[in-house]
Amino acid sequence: MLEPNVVSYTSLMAGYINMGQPQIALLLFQKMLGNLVWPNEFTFATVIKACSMLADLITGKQIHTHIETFGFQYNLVVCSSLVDMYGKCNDVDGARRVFDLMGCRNVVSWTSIIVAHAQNAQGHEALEMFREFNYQSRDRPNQHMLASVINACASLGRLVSGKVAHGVVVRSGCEFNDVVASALVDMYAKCGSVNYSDKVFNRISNPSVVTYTSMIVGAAKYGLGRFSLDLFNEMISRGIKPNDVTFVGVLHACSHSGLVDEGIQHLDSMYRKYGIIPDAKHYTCVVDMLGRTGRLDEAYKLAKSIQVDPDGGPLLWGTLLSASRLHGRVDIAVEASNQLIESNQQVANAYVTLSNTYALAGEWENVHSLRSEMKRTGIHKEPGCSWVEIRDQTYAFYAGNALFERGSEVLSLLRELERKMKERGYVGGKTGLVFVDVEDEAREEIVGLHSERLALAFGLISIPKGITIRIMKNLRMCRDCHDVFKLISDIVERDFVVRDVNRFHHFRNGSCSCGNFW
DNA sequence: ATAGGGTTAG
Repeated sequence: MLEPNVVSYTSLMAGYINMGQPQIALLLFQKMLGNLVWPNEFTFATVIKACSMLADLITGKQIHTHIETFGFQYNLVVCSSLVDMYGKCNDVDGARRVFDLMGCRNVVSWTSIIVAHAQNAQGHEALEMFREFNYQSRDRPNQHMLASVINACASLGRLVSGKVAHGVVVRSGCEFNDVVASALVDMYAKCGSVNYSDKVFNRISNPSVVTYTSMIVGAAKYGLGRFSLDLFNEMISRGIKPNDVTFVGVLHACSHSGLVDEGIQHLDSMYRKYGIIPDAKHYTCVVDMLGRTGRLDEAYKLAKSIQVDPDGGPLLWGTLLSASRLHGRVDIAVEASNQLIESNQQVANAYVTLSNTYALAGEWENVHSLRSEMKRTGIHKEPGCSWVEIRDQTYAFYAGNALFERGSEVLSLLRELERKMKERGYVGGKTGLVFVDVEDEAREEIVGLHSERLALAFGLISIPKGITIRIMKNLRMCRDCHDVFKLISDIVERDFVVRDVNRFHHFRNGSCSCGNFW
């Protein structure tokens, strides 16, 4: 074209973006301005998307300035793209500033701000924005928004909110959407209910590689390594190509179920069979796999040989460090913590874990000198904690602290569990957190027992099935809601669902007002 | 010619 106009330039830029080359789109934008062709709202939405793909905040801000000089700062699509760009560049405040100034918002702009919060470790704010959307907007949430909301629930470990979102998914008719299903599978696994993950997964007739990967990772977290590997084989036999994340899941599964030889075989087959070149994250899984079973020298040798970027290094050395602690290998623990301290990342973790390794080896002088050095230099580690969510209450647990409500009951329960697990072949402590010589069935029983008994201790599963039915008969639901209720009941257990439906459904004058789920 | 969603190792 002798004189390409704004449409030709923008089309070409969009083409490069679709082909995954946002950098070239930005060069074209420069060239366009040089040729005195003036951009419009289509152009700006396109170049801002290029910036979000590159997570290039500096260029993004420059173009934001252009947008204001050209007067497009009130355009809905341009603003939505800006909100997304700031979010992808980890500038949540920037995203929020643009969003708050928007005069008009739609589902896309709300989704963008929810994602901006959810992907930057602000799950509570993400859920708050979803609540605000339902309150302010006349629009219904769609599959994009719900997938993001479920993602926020997953990152917070909020099972009840996740189930409510699941209810909205069913009502909105997007429960068989592949992205939504993947988010649900992941959410249930992260919220402690992998059996629900499985139920959701089994309802999807053509799961994608991501859906399979979510389920593989979910099963792996629960020590169901054999199940993860079966899923992987099933996926391959259905002709679905695995990706790099799938192999992280498979290696993770092998690592956490003590399947070292199979793990190594999978690593070898990655490139040979599927053309995926293993990178630092895969080798880190293998370091973990070797380290967990006590093959520390091999793990160390492998760790030293891996080329890592600044993000991967801390994860790699942190992995080796915790394996060293597990097996009391002071020599390697020192090396690994030095690597962490030098990279100036996870320094507090390095100090504490090294100190614990010394303690395990009985080298108390080293323990004390490390601890006093931490005090002197002001290095403080935030203690980790676990929590369960029951109705509207969150109960948090810290190591060594049984001073919470009904703490002594939970402690004696855990002691009994530990005894039973040992009876069945669980080996704790120095030999690593791997189930040894336990049949899959027995393992499932142990895991099942664990969550169920813990829940019982807090009265979580206190509603007998019979009462559930009585409650159902007393409810008056419209046909639509009743159908939805039955659908959800198929997926998750009844006694949980009744409570959720009750809580978020308002029944007035004996009729069902189903407009407000949240 | 334009904006939004899911899986990732310690």
